[in-house]
Amino acid sequence: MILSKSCEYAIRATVYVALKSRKNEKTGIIEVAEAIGSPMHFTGKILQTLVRKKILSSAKGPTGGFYVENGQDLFLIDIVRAIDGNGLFTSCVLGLESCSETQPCPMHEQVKPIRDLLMAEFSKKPVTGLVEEFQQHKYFLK
Amino acid sequence: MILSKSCEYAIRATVYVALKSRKNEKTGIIEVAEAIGSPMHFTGKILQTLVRKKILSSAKGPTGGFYVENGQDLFLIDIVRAIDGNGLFTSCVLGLESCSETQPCPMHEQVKPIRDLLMAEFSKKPVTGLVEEFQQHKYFLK
DNA sequence: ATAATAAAAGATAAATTTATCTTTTATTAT
DNA sequence: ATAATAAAAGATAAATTTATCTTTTATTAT
Repeated sequence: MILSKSCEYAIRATVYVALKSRKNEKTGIIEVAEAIGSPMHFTGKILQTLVRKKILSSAKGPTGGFYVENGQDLFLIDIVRAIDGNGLFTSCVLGLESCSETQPCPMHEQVKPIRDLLMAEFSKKPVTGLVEEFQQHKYFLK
Repeated sequence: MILSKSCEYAIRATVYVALKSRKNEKTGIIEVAEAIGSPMHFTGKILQTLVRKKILSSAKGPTGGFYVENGQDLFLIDIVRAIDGNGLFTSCVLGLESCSETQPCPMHEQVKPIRDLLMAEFSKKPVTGLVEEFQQHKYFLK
């Protein structure tokens, strides 16, 4: 596990909502959960966090649902940060509080560039890219 | 978090036990836990797993304790595998069951080499290296 | 104004990981 | 044989993550 299960759901949910938003459609929790194979209530919680963190937007009421704002420039890293925070990229792989750049643990030098690589890959993956590949049936969301 | 907390403890415990083994000394749970700053009973559990997985050896009784067998060629990856398994290197970063080499998710191609890099770094780090750096006070274990 | 809809929020529960406690088993020294 | 020691094993508890349920709030359509 690199990412938490919540984060995995969040990514897939965002892709699905973004795809629907291209057709100017808002998506409800039930449909999102069904689409990504996750528990409905829990998905609702995650979607709420994404709204709070400005990744997604939402509307209440009979014409409500979740959507991506037009012109929103989202990258995979934004979702990862919104749900899991920065721990993946910053905490010591040996679990040492004292580990830092100035006082590195024995694996710091080897692991840091790998983490930076991972962050770089997440940072350059636009959500629109994930949406397009999904639309072309290159992968599923469950 | 790349590794679980249990795994972080396991690595540090192994380093400490290995250092003591160089002086032909066995180490008890209480001392290990104190040295690595972890809860004693939980540390005992982790050490037991390490024994079961043949990373460490143990002896009961008044002269008992944990130790590393002479000639044991340990690498960081051995500990990681013993405690956390292979999930870190194999499961899909988007959490998709259907993701595989033949049916890759959109991040598969970017993430797989990074994971392989990580596995490679863990695979080439001997525990003896970690022990030596610890002995030279290059880092602490808590 | 009311009813229906859907998100938001709060509460509760289950599963999992981490942590703590107690008893049993094995070994050594006397 | 007995006492002491330390790991091993099993049980229990607490913390955290994942999952489920209920109520409240906000919005639209009638």
